[in-house]
Amino acid sequence: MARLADVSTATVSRVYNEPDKVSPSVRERVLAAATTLNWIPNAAGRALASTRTHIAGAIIPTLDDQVFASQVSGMQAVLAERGITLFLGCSNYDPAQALTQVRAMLARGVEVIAIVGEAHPPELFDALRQARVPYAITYAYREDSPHHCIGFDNRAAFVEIAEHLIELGHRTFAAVFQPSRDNDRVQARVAGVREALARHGIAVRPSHMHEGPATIAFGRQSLRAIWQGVDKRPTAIICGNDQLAIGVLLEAAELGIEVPQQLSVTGFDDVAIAQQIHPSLTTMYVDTAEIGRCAAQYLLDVLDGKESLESGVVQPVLMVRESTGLVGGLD
Amino acid sequence: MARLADVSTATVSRVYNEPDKVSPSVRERVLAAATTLNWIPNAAGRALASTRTHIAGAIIPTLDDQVFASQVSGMQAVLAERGITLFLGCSNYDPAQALTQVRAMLARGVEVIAIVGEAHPPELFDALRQARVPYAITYAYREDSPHHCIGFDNRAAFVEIAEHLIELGHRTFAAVFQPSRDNDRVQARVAGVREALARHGIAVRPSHMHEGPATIAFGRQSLRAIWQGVDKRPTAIICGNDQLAIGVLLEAAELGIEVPQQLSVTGFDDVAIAQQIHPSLTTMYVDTAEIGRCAAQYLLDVLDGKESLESGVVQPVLMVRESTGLVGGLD
DNA sequence: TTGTAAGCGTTATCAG
DNA sequence: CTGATAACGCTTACAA
Repeated sequence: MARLADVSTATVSRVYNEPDKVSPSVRERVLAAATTLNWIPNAAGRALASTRTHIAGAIIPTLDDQVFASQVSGMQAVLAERGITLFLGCSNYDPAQALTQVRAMLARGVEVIAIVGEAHPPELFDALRQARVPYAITYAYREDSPHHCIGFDNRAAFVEIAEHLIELGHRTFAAVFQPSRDNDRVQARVAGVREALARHGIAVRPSHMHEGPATIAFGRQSLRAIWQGVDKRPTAIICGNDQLAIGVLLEAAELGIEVPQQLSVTGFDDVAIAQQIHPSLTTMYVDTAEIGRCAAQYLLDVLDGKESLESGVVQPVLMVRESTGLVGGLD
Repeated sequence: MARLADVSTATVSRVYNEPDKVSPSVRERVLAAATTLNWIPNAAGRALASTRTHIAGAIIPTLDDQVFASQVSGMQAVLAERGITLFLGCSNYDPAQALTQVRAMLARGVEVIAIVGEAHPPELFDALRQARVPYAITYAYREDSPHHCIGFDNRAAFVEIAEHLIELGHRTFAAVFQPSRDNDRVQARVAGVREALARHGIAVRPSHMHEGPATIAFGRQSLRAIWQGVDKRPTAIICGNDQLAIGVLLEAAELGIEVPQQLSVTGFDDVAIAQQIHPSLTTMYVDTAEIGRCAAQYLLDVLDGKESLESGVVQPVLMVRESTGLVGGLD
């Protein structure tokens, strides 16, 4: 290749890395030769010689949840502009898999990495530290977290939801959540609900606390169980995400429960259908793509040596819609 | 590292690549040293010396559509088992971006690549051929495609949908589709509808043919336009995906149109809510994760030299539900 | 502005 | 079974 353009390999390298330091004529000659041979610089050689790989990594629980998919999407867009490619790893909510994926990425020389949540084995963070790979925790945010977080305070968000319902006069609550095991975000959400209710002397009865798969079906099944239970029926149900809430809403329609007159329902995420369904769902909107973009930007800044230590809070916003109302249906 | 274990670098290499050819004692010594130093073999050096990167690439239009996210998810799962990491690129439905992403991946030394659809610039396939990188086209399938496809025949799928409606007696149709530009799958779907209807001497009136963003909102807006138009109202609406169909369903409820008595509606993809919504949506289920798994498996087979030339058809299945019925509402 | 030459961290080929 | 040693394709001083 260098031969065809009749230059040294060093010059070829310069054409791609410091084009200004090469005379235009030579530059064109090299570029022309590259086109002719359909030649592309080899990234492995490049990485080895320069100790820069231009690779970033993202570890998410699963792509099957829209919120993580769009976070990756946002990251990818920002990184691609800077010529950085993205390695994707899914942990399937399993800390061991997350660790494996991180190790694989480290071996591959990722320069920076974004990881959803902070509920990971210490070895994971040790490995990151040892490899001196900057990282960001996404989708979670705590003031006192030892890591750089980009996301929001899950606890505070659910405090806000609970308070919204309390203001509407609700005093008997049920809660339907996705699995909390190994999931600091869900744990924080449940804690937020508990905390807000406790301030008013309220607790969720065990029979009104449901935890299971984050599906419409589980939402339906939970409402049915709650409604048919022996305990006093709740006037409000707080769901861990929109899928569950939509399940509750659909089952309520089937059981002839009037929403919000007899029952208020809240979700989380503000998926597309939340505002379209009838009754429309009160939920919290989170700009997950923005979380991805912020994470990417922060990591790029770190690479550039810019210490943009501004914490990355992407504030969720409560979307009050038809599924919540004054207790007793007064409106 | 080799020094700590008091062996040559060659031996270290063997421990990781051909453990059987190393005596157990030495092997353990090396592994112990690696743990102590928290050492991981460097992938760049490895790639350079072995001309194998253990990297695969996936190019999809967007992660914001669940079907592609789950395809990637399926691929990732299969590849991870084999120690192959996945580079992800999104084209945003833009052929130029797809080309850029492919080039970036080639430079990174991906060994195989999966690309959604075949509507790509010839340079893209040229580059792949020149680099001798095996690839698979996903989410599309044509008997006479020059590429190895893994997916399904979009045209045939929509012929099936149209025929289902024709059998129910429908003769006046509307169609609501996502943008067809640069999208061979959508073009094939529309062609399928046209073809099936034409066999019965039926065509979709221009005012009944809507193309726009694949959103619930566009579905709603389309139905409204169709219903308020001057042309004879259709008795059935074929939608390009479930989002659009759900929009149509919700708007029908709002306009007081009875489904399926006055209007039959079909979708495509069978998203979670399709069977839960009321009336439940007649649509086609596609196992997109399976498409991803098949694509990954095929690419692995090619790498292994296995010429598993079996074409990868993942058959969509028609889910007949409440949103379609006999024309005129006889049931 | 351009060329020379020494690595970067592995694997592969030979010897031993 | 293990060790030397030469690549692999690039970057980066340093020299010209």
